[in-house]
Amino acid sequence: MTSTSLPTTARPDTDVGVMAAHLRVNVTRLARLLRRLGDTGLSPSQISALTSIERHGPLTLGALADHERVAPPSVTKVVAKLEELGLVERKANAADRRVAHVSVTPAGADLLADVRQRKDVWLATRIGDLDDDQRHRLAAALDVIDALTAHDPTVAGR
Amino acid sequence: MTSTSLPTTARPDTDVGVMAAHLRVNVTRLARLLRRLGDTGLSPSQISALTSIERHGPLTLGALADHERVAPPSVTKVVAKLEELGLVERKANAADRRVAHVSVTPAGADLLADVRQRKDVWLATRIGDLDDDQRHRLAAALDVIDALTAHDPTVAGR
DNA sequence: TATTGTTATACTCTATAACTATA
DNA sequence: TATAGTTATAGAGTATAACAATA
Repeated sequence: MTSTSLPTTARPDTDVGVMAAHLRVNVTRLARLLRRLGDTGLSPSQISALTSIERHGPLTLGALADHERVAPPSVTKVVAKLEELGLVERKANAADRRVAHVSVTPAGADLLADVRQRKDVWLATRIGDLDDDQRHRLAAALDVIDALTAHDPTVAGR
Repeated sequence: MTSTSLPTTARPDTDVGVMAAHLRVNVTRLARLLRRLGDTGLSPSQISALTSIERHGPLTLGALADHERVAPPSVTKVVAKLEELGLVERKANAADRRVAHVSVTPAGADLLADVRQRKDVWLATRIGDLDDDQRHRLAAALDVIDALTAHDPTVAGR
């Protein structure tokens, strides 16, 4: 199921099989480099939870567990740690006192912004090192990479 | 350090800061989707070790520990597990009997090939869903993404 | 009785320290 | 003595099961 078996286009530079393999390798490598730049001292589950809390606003612990696809006891511990670090805060629900809502503190938002900026600075430098032709071709393709991940039926939630 | 502070190009679609943030978001999301497709039942360290062993040929356990940036006892356990699963095999060094070399078995190579093919099929489908213009713009940019990760001075090893 | 979240406990993964066997 | 790898032990992280508080 590679270039020989896909009867779409004869030219190798638009053969979807060849393009897929090429894109997979490049995207995986670039993502790995970016991930390495994102070190914060937080564990993967902690940084992931913090990101979810920021993106999806105040969340109950149960909702956070669903977002993170993780068991309730795990979020209890992760949130306790993030709270201890001052990155998130809990607010009791007045109407139903079983429920707690967590949201990101300014310190938590700063941490996430710092990580993103570090990655963007690195990427901007790499992009700045490209020649004009390369930079224009990259600019012209950014929305296509958008399109590849948009409306994915296999990943409805999250 | 975003679009307003980088005095490179006035047009937003080639502003390196804007491009960097856009690319970061898209690459991260696409990589996450691909990673989710790569589930094998192996732990992250196991799949990573298997990949390193395949790529860098027969490796001593010490060399594998260096590649994986992991402590020696960890590779002992990871390799023992991969060997038990029939995915790698050990070969004693005849000249120095302290040393063991690990390499990928056909079953291990098959497993890695299957994972890659699963990802490539998914990506090829997404690319096939693009219109001709999008597909050509993506094809024209693939080597640029190559260029972004090539010769990275900050990641000399590995 | 049902639901939200916590505590108790166990398992996996990885680390450091101590050890075995070769050189 | 030095090196390659293993075994012993400990610390994170996450899971299931049992529990407490509230509805």
